[in-house]
Amino acid sequence: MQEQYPIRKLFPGLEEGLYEEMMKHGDIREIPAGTVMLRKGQSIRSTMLILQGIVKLYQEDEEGNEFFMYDIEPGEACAVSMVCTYRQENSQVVAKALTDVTVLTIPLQYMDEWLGKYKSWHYFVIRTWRARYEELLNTINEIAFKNMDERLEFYIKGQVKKMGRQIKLTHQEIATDLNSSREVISRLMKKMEKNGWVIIHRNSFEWIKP
Amino acid sequence: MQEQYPIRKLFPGLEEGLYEEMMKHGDIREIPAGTVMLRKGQSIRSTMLILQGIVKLYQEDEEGNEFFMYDIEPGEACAVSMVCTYRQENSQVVAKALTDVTVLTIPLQYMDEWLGKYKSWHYFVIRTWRARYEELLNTINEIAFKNMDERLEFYIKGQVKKMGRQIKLTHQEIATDLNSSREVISRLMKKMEKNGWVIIHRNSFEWIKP
DNA sequence: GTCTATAGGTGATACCAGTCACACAGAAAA
DNA sequence: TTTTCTGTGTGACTGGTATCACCTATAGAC
Repeated sequence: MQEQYPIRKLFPGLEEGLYEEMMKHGDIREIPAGTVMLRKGQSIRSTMLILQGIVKLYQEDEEGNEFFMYDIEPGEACAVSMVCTYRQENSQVVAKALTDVTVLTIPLQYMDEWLGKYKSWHYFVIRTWRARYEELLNTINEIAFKNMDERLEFYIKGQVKKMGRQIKLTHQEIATDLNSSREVISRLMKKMEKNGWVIIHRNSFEWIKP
Repeated sequence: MQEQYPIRKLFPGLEEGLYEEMMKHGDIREIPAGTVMLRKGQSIRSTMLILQGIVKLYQEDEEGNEFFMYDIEPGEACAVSMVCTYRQENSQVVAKALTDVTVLTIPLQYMDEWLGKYKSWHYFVIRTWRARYEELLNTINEIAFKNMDERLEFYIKGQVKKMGRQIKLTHQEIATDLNSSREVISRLMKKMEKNGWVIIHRNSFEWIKP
């Protein structure tokens, strides 16, 4: 691996030997925006660390409805791809490249070998699982206890945090992520605009509310 | 620790030295039914492995509404209690002893030490996180895509799997777990009874449908 | 500038689920 | 037995959100 990505900054706190192994054995892959990186039920033979771009994880049901779970960003890893025991998956998780994405792919054998050699790797793996678990916990909180308007606000705030206040999403895209319908999102957005929380443009909007 | 619990059978596949350390350093605790074992926001200083009984995990929102996540059974561990990095928790998770429970408590220092010494311990920890992650995934699937009748059926089937076909739960308790209301559950149960899926008694019911 | 495709707006309606009110039933206590 | 308590059954109503129908606005192509 060429030293072109700042993996020490992206994944801080790992052991020096581990960085070297990552660079030696890791495989850099460029993935164009829109690619489905992980299909539901697919068995995984490697671990992916994100170097660049954003990967979106969502669930899909039998009828093709989607439900947004969370995004993975540079410096994070795909928990779902960190398999340690083989199991026939029936989890309906799909990972899709939201932008052009660069990943560092770690073959399963090293993933395993490093567990014995590098304590920091171990912590990294657990930290990843834990972080994802907590994201799901939050998600459950939202859909179990909150109404659509609160969920929409939560969703937009999440986007703002990652993409800035200028969000390029259509109402239809948001509706898909929240497993709602365009009309509902349109109405709620309009209401938010009336409250001065947001300015709506075509294809995008700007979040004002702090 | 006295050799009175079959930890080798409950937690199979671990290293012999690890079993010995678990018995040496682990602390057995008996917890009466109904005890709240883990309150939301509580910081955790030990890991709990379940030896006996059932622990229920649920979320709680600001207004005191509950939402059932999953049960932990003998041979499993409480993922939430497996902290490795200290972080101020705001996860609203509550763990409650559903029956009288016996746990093996592992002080955090060993939890950490064993990671370096025993590969099987490492796998156990990751397996635990992964399993819980998947339970949450299923839960999201249910609430995101399904109606109350389907969710109720899913819930009951989960109970049947753990407790057998004779379920001792009131409609109110089910409603609380699903964050619904008693009347709704009563109506749906009645419909299921008409379909011959279930026989309703007072305080309990019997699940017929396979 | 006009056309066309796509995004967004809005009323009408339907439906599921939550809430209120109250009746009833069975078990336990008096 | 009678009372009381708790669990269940059910009609009426309400509110949130999904769906349908159709309209308007805007960007980009022609």
